[in-house]
Amino acid sequence: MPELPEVEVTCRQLARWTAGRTLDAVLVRDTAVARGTLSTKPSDALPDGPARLEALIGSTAEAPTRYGKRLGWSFGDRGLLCHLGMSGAFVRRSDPPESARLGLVFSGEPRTVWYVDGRRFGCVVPVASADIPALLRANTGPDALLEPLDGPALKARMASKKPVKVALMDQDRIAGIGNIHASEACFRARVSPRRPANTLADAEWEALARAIVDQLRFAIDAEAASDELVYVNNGGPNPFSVYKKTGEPCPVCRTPIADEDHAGRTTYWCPRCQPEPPGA
DNA sequence: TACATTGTTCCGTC
DNA sequence: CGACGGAACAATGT
Repeated sequence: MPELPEVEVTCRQLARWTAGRTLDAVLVRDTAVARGTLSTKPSDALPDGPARLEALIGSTAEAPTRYGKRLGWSFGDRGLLCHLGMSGAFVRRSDPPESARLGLVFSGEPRTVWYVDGRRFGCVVPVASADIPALLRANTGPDALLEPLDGPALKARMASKKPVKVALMDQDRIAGIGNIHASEACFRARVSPRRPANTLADAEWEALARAIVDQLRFAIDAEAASDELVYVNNGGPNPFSVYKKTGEPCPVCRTPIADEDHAGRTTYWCPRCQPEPPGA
């Protein structure tokens, strides 16, 4: 699923593919791709969405920017906010791929970048370019990589009785971490994802602060290596330590990985490397 | 068929 | 009132 690393790699690819090129045409294949806000609901489609997208034609693409899981992309004085939802991606193709929602046709070759999104939770939001920096940051915590927190700051941000893994996914507390990297960061820090956040020791917050940055950088490096972004569920090998590894041996101690539902999401962890504190 | 997936929203409880 | 858990919801491939 697209979390911070996947959005970061998407930004870099779009910059490499399109920065400095002129937008010649816009192919709206799903009229609900443009929404009034970063909404998961196609029913929030802008009635004049296609016209708002066509207004970008003739302008030059800039390199996109990212904050948390959000992407901002300027074309002159207008631009787009974008959230990839759970299945959104940008690909370069001459012909429209399956689930293509939007095609951006540039001058020169290759001409077309497609936004594809099978689930349609993702969208683009037409905005003024000048508003993009503020909109990217609206109603979210600090970006997990651009504004990394040290142990005490993370502890303060995460003050909650919620399981620490659930709090890590709360975009209001820290922006960019989703289900996959929350489990993986807890594993790296050797902290049980089940622990109420307000029971972690200061040393554990330090470890978790480092683990978050390490995990996100690891994922970016791994995914930036491939020319086209491939998510974990798309048939390739699973590159993670615990995510979707239920019953498989822990890469450190060979104990079978456990899973459990937390706030409607599946959490994965190693019961031996990430033990519960005595008496918990 | 039922489920998994992200992020928002709402509702009941304490 | 605020924190929190749970559930619903958007859509669709498996």
